[in-house]
Amino acid sequence: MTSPVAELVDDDLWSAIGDPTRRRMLDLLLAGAGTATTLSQQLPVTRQAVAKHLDVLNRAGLVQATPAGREKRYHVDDAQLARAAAQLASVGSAWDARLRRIKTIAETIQRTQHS
Amino acid sequence: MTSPVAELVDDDLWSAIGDPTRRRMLDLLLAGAGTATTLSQQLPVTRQAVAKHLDVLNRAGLVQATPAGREKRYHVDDAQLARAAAQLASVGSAWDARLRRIKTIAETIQRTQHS
DNA sequence: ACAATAGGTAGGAAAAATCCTACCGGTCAA
DNA sequence: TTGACCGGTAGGATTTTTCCTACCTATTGT
Repeated sequence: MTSPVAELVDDDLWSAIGDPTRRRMLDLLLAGAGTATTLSQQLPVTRQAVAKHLDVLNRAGLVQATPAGREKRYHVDDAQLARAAAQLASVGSAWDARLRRIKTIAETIQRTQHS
Repeated sequence: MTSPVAELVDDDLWSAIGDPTRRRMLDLLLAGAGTATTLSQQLPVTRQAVAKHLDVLNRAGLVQATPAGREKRYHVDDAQLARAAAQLASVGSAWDARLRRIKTIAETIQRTQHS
C-alpha cells in the first residue's frame, strides 16, 4: 500500500478547487444557489469574471445551471462535491499514513542502531 | 457551525499542491529525497522547470533543501505536509457535513409539506 | 407592442504561470 | 593546478489563466 497520491485524484476537479475565488464561490453556492450577478456582488470581481469561473466549475462537474426566467441559477452538484470531498480526505489520509510510516521506520532504525 | 471553507485553508499552500506535477514531485520526494535533476528524470519536464516547481513548494514550506556536496537535496517537510493533509481532511469533512445538513433540511421540509 | 433594464456571451487585453535556452559556479579526476 | 562535467541559476519566450470592456439577448413593466 504505497498509495501514490497522483493516481488518487482527478486533475481537472482538483485544479478547479485549487483557486481561492472558486472555493469561495462554492461556499456561497452551498449557502444558497445564485446567479453570476449575485455571486459577483459578494466577491471582489466583476460578474463576467465570475461567469468564467462558473464555467470552469461547470466543466469540472461541480456546479450545474438551471434556467429560471431570464436568469441562470447555479447550484452545487451534491454528488460531485461529495466526490471531491472524498478525494481530499483520501489524499490527506494517504499523506498522513505515509508520514507516519516514514517516522516509524526512522524510529526503528534508531532503535536498531542503539542496540 | 457554518464552516466557510475559505477560511479553513492557506491559499499559498493550497495552490502549491493544486498543480499535478507538484503533487507527483511530492510523491517522489516522499519515496526518497532527491535533487532537481533526479526528479526531472522521473518526470516529463526539464530539470529547470522542476527547479521552479521546487521553489514554489519551498515558498509554501512543503519542502526544504539541504546542501550536500555540490548538490542540493530536497526533502519533504513532515510537519508542513501534515498540516496540508489536515487542511485537506477538514475541508473534505466540512463539505461533507454541509451537504449532509442540506439534505436533512430538504427532507425535513418535504416531511413537513406531507403533513 | 415597446421601451427599459437586468443578465449572459464574446472577444481580447493584462497578468501570471509554466517551460526552455543560455550561462555561471562548484566538484571531481588527472 | 587545470580541464571536463555535473548541477544550479538567471533571464526571457511562450502558453495559460484571469479579468475586463463591449455587445447581444431576453424578460418585465407600462
